[in-house]
Amino acid sequence: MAYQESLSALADPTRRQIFEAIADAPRPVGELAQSMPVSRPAVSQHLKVLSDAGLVMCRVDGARRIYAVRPEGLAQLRMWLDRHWANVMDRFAEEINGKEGLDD
Amino acid sequence: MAYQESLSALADPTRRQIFEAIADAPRPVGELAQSMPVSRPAVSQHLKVLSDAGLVMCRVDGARRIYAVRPEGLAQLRMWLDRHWANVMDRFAEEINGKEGLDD
DNA sequence: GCTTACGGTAAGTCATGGCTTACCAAGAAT
DNA sequence: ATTCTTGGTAAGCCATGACTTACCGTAAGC
Repeated sequence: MAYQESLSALADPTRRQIFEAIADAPRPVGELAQSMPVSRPAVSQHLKVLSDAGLVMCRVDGARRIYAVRPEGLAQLRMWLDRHWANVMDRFAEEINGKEGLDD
Repeated sequence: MAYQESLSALADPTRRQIFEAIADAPRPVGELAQSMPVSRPAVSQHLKVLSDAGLVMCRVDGARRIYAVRPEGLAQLRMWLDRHWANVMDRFAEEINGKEGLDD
């Protein structure tokens, strides 16, 4: 739900791989596990973490669960990034402009 | 250097706190450590991780080292995010539009 | 009904990494 | 030159978490 959990969730390489596969196209768990170097339960556990972070959601299709990226989750991350991006660019501009003290 | 290291680096709460403080304004190590619930060596170690990820850089000022965010590092992350953002929005649009197969 | 595919959960193992204290190098100050 | 500040590094401890196998529901197929 918060960008913090999203960052933690995306920190793990396997989980990032899963996320990117899902972002490319929604997929069922089994298909994900096949294209991954870890077991299916591991994939399930990763999906739970991604889900708790609000980054993915799943649609039930019979016995299958099709996982897809949740746009709002990504949006949270984007907002966080853009917020700091703005800050950093301000500092950067100050450096270039000689950074005269306008604190007085 | 890659977005992957950036994500791993920003996953840790303390490290994220350090990063955000630096994004707000460049700071020396000591000042960061004071405003943080961990020891100064811990801060140094976190700064090394952030630095290796290309997210921060430091300017030497006498005995001080002033750390600042490296815009290019943030840019890498932004590009990664935007790339997947585009994908996800495409999928989302397909869902809404009824997802007729235009694969033919 | 029974069996097979699909997938989430439990329990246990083991590596990663975040933290601490102790130590050391380099610059500033007197 | 000695002392104090600043901060990076080393060694060691311990919690977190990623992975495995085993198990259990549930839906589909025969």
